[in-house]
Amino acid sequence: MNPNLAEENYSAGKYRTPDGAPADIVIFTITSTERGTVKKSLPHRELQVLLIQRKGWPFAGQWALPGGFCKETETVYDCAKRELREETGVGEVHIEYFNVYSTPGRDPRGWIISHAFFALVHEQYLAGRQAADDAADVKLFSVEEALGMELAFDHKQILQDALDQVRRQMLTTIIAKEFLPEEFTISELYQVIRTLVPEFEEKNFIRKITSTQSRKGIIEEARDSRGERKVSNRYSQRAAQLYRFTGDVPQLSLYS
Amino acid sequence: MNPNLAEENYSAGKYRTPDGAPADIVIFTITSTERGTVKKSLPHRELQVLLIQRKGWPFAGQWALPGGFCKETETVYDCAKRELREETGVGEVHIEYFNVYSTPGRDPRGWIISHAFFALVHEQYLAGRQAADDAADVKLFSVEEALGMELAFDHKQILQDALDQVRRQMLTTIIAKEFLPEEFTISELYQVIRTLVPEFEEKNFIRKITSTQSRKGIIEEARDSRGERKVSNRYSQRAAQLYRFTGDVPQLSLYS
DNA sequence: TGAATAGTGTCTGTAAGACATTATAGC
DNA sequence: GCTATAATGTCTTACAGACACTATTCA
Repeated sequence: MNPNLAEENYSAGKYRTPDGAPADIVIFTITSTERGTVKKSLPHRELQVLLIQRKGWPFAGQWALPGGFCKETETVYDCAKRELREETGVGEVHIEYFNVYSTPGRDPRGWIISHAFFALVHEQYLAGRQAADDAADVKLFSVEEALGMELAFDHKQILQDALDQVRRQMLTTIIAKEFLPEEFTISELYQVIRTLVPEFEEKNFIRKITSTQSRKGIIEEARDSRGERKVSNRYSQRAAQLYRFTGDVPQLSLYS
Repeated sequence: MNPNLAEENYSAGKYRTPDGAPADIVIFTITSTERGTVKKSLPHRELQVLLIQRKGWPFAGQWALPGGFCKETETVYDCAKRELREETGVGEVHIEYFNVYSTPGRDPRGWIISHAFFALVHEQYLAGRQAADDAADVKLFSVEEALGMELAFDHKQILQDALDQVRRQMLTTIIAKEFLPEEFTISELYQVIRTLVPEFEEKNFIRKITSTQSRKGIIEEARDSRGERKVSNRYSQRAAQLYRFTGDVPQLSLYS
C-alpha cells in the first residue's frame, strides 16, 4: 500500500482498526531443589513458567500467560514492564521482546495483536511473591508440564517460541547470569546452561571457560577486598572458585 | 493488569484502542558496479535501501520506508509480504520481523503501532521494478546516505535497528546467501560479508571456510551433472571454484 | 610481462578433546 | 575410607595466523 493511500484510508476512517494491543509475558525462572542426600550435592534445577488462571470469558478457568492491554501513553515495552511488576513485584529483571502474534481470530474478543516478551527472574523473587499472594490463580509450572496443558488463546505457541528463543540465547549470549547469583561456581553455570539446553555437554567445560584465550574474557575470578580469590562450598566438600560475568561477550561468527 | 480486568475493560469499551497497526519494511539490496578497469575485477558492492517519497500529510515530501496498514483478515507478516510484493513485484524473498515501534506520538495520525520487517532482495529484482515503474517517488539510496537524511516518522531509527540486526545476522546465520546467486565464489561471499561488516577481515578466509572441520559443512563445491567441479571466471582471469550453501548451520556457542 | 584474482606450502604457537589423576573435606 | 565435587596433568590431533609462494588468464 502506498503511504499516501494509507493516509487517505486512515483519514477517511474507512478501515477497521485493532481492538487492542496487549503485551503478554512469558516469565521464566529456574527452581533449585536440594537432592535429599545427607552430603552436600548439586541441586536439581528445573525451568518453570508463571501462569495465571483466567476467571472470565474467554477461556474462563484455563491457564494463560500474564499480560494486559497497552495504553496509548506508553510503549508496548513499558506496558510489559508494568505488567511484570504488577504480577511479580519485581522491577529490575531481564525482559526482552521477541515476537508479535496477529493471526486473525486468535482472540475471540476481536482484532487483537499481541506483543510477546519473555522475562528471566530469580526464583527468590517469585517465591516471595507467591507466599504473600495466597491466590491460587497464579502458579509456577514446569515448562514441560505447561506445554502439555491446554492454554488460553495461542499462548502455548507463544510459550514454545519463547522457550526456543531463550534456549538459543542461552548459548550465544550471557543471559545465564539472569538465573545465577552475582558470584557463582562453574558447576552452577554449567547446570543453568544444561537446564535450558540438556544436549549441551562439554566434558572439559571448566577448562574451556577458564583457560582458552577466546573465551576466558567472559567470566573472571571473584576476589574479596584484599584481592584473595573467593570460594564457595555451598555444593561441595571441596570449596570451588567463584566467578562473575565481566560483561564482555565475544562476537560469534560462522566464518571465523 | 489481570486478564480478567482486561476483559472487563475491553468489554466496557472504556479504553482507547489503537488507530492502526502497520507493517514497515526495510528493503535492503546490494548493488554491484563494475570498477572501470579494462581487465576483469571484483565489482564495487554497496548496501542500499529502498525508500518512498511521501505525497501527503504527514511528512509530505519526505522519504519514508515502504509500508502500510494491516487488515483484520491478515497477520502482520502477511501484510508485510503483501506490501513487499506491491512495492517490488517480488514474492519469494527473505523477509523477517525484527521489532515493534510504539512510542506515543511517533505518528501524528494517532496511536499507531508499527511492526518493522527487513527484507533482503537481489538487486536484479529491484532493477527490473525500477525500470518498469518510472515514478521518481521510489528510489534506492545507499544506507549511509539514507541515515544522513531526515526520514519520516521514526524511520531513521527503524533503519538503524534493521541495519544492526542484519549486520549481526550476517556473521551468525547464512543470510549472505540472500545477496548471492545460487552458486558463488569464495571472493563473492567474502565481499558480501564485508559489505555489511567492513571490520570483518580474515586473511585466510578461503582456508577457514573450506578446510576447517567445524566450518566446512556450511558450503560445498558446486558440481555439474557429470560430477565435475564447476568454476567461474566472472571476476578473474583464473577461474574460481563455485560453491553453494548446504543449508547446514553449526550451532554457535559462547561456551564451547 | 604485468595485473588481478585464485589458491597452496609451510611453519609456529595455541586450542580442542579425551582420559586419567589428584585434591578437598564431610560423613 | 567412601563419596561428591573441584581441579590439574598429559597426550594427540586440529586449527589459527602469518607470510611467502605458485597458478591462471588476458590485455
